[in-house]
Order: sequence, then C-alpha cells, then structure tokens
Amino acid sequence: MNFSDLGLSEKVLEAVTASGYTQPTPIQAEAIPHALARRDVLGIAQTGTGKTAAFTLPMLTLLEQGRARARMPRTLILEPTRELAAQVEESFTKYGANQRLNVALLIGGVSFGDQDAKITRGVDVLIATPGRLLDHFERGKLLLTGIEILVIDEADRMLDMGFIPDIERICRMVPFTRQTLFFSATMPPEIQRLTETFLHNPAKVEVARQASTATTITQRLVGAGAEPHEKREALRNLIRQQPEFKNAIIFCNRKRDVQTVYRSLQRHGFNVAALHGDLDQRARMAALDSFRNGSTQLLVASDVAARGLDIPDVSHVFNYDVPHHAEDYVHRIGRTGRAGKKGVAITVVTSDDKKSLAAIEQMIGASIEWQGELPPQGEGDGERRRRAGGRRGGRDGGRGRSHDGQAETRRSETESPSPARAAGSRDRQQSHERRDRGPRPAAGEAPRPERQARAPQRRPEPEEPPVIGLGDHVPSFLLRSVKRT
DNA sequence: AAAAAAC
Repeated sequence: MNFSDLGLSEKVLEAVTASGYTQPTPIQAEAIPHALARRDVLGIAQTGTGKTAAFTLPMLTLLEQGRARARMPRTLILEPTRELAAQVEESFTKYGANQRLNVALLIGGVSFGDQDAKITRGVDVLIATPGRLLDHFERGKLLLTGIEILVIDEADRMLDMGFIPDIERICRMVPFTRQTLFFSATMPPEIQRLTETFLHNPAKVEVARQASTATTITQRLVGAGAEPHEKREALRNLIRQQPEFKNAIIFCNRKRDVQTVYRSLQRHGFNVAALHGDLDQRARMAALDSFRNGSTQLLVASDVAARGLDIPDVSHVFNYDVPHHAEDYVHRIGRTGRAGKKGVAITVVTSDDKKSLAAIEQMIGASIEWQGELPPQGEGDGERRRRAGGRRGGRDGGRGRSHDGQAETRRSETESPSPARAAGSRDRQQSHERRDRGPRPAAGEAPRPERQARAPQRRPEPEEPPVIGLGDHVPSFLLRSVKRT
C-alpha cells in the first residue's frame, strides 16, 4: 500500500513525498479513502498511529475545490488541548505547503486580535479548543454555517475534561449536511451516544486496542519512600542510572508537584523544562520546543502532556507519581517506544500507591516488573553519602524503608564500589536474573507461575526491621494473578 | 487523590 493509491490530490501527494513518507499507517490507509468519498468516519485510534494525517491529508485534498468566505470557516477541527491544536496546525502547514489555504488556530491564552483578523479574512481550516471557539462565537465574529467538514479529535479525552456539552453545542451549530470525522481512543457509553447522535452511517476504522501498551516499551516499577524529598532524590538517582538515556518526560499528578520537581532538578544541575496548564502559553510552547529540539533533556509535566503530543524519540518516561487513573498510565508511557523505537517507562511507587498500581496492572493485563527499592542515596557529595551510610545501621527517622537489596543493581554501575555496598551483590544477581527472563506475558496468556514461586525469596528475613512501603516486600496484590477483561 | 479548558 502506497500513499499514491489512496486517491489524494497531486499537491498533497507531493507534500507527503517531500516529508519523506511513502507508506500510510493502517489508520491512514483505511480512513483516507472514506474521508475522500465524503463519508463520516469513526476512527478508534490512539495518537502515534498517524491519526492526524489520516484527517489532515483528505481534508487538504477536499479543500482544493472552493474558497473561504469572510467569517465563515469551511472546516473545523476540535482538539482538547492547546498543544494538540498547535500540532494539528503544523500538520496543515506541512502537508498544505503546495496550496494556498488559510489556517487559523483558536486557542486560549493568546490575544483575540490576531485570531479575529484571520477569521474576518476567511479561513479554510479552523483549529480550535472548545472554550476559545465558543468565546469567539458568542462575540458574534464567527459563523459556523459554512462548515463542510467537522473533525472531533480525542473525543474520550474531551469527555474526561468535561467538554462534551460544549462539543454537543458546537455540533448543533454546524450544518446538518457537513461531513464528520470523529476520533477517539476508547468508546465509553457517553462517546458511543455522541457518535450515534452526530455521525451519519460512519465508516468505522479501528486500529490497536486501547489498553494495549506497545511491546517496544520496557516497563518497570521502583519503590521509594513516600516523603517528597525521598521521591525527588530517588528520581535523580533513577535518571542517572539509565544506561541508554537520551531524554525523558517526568510525569507528576499535580501541577504544583511539577513545579517542585522541576525546580529541584534545576537546582541539582539537570537540564530541565516544565509543562503544565497553569503556565502561560508562551512558557508552555517554549518548554515543548526546547524539549523537542533537544536543547532540554528532561521535561517535567502534568497530564497535559500525557496524550497526543508528538515528541519523537523520547527514550524514557518516568512516573514520579503513579497516575490515579489507569488509562493515564497507558497514555503516559505511550510517549516513549514510538515508531518502533525502544523505550523505557519507570514508575516510582510508594506505599500510598497500591490501589492505583493494581488498577493499572489489571488494565494492561500484566504485572509490571518490579525492579526493587530505590533508596535515596549517592548524590556523590559526601553529605548524602554520610547520611546514607548512617542509615544503614538503623532506621532513618523511623520512616519506612526496607533493607538494601535490588536497589543496588544499577547504582553500582555508576559509582565506585564501597564496602557497604558489597552486601548487595547477592540481590544484584537475582535482580539481573529476573530482568533476563524476558518480557511479561501479554494479555490473554496464562499467568506465569514463577511470580508466586520467586516471591518468598524477596521477603525480608524475620529479624529485619518491619517493612513499611514497597521495599523488598512484595505486596499481596502483586502476588495475585491478574484479572483480565 | 488531578488535569485540562474561556475571560
């Protein structure tokens, strides 16, 4: 299958070729002919599957006929976040290079003036987040009665974000006769209802199941103390330990933690940027740009960055927090291991995260490899080392932390051996054995018995201090076989 | 337990 077999126009094909693409992805191969035939399309696909081009390319072809009129855009694309909207705009710029089309981006956080001016001149492609679109509409500067094609992207995310009433409103404002291209990674009942209401006999195009995580991603769990400073220190060690590190996105659950972790990494000399929704638009764009062009290696982000953002070549994803919703986990780790590349996703787990972790493992249909405890240690500045050494003899202020063990595994590669660490060698071997066992079973395969079998050897000896948290102790939920859906 | 999106 080649792009030239899909019925796209010469101009669009030339732009696609110029970008270096010859073969369409499955969603593109399936959706483009339907879209060109003016059919409604229901696309069930995640980002990273080539979804954006699946609607951009046929739209560009269809837009070659006709001309935009003042204040009456011809097509409308709705996106849940500003970054995604900007990304779609780039796609139109790239593939529409051989056409004279007016594209406008209507997102919040920037001034109305430029947006207004563009609308007034007439736009062929309007890309918008719902809030700003409705704002323009209510000011009476925008007419939606000329819309020929409506695209609703990431519908399930719009649902999560409470946009569905806005989407329904917008759907009722555009002409009944328009063509609708509708994309969602999942099909919860509410989305199902929406498609039944607003799509007419759609061609259903489905690629890759929602909950499946790419096999190119190596997933691991590491334990850490639940105290913020312990987690931050664990994170720093984790970053330093990675053998094939290129760059990483670090996900936090809360915006203020994004800020804290960002500042902390900065103080410790890391090249880092932050991305969350409370930053002004310029800062958001700057963070994303510097990460994309490689001038920044670390991006600390909230879930604003979890879905859809196209950042090629991310070698690592670190979950500083376990996400509360299992599907967020899937989206976060999906930022790495893209386009056939290898990726590593490591989640920092504390004693507070058992429930969320169990839900995640249930959703992905497998248990995630447990790498062991990652104690805060080894800043290389003596001060920390003393603290770490001092802790060895007793407990650290009574806070939970198991005996040293698998945590030694990789640290030993980055630091010179010390007598205190030699004790970890037994566990280190075990840890390597575990890793060498290969990938976990995919969903649908039988649960693997060795999980039960190897568990006892990782329990602490009875005379050791009681374990608080997720050190070498294996919580009971990890020993249960995983329920599959 | 949160984040996101309009001013």
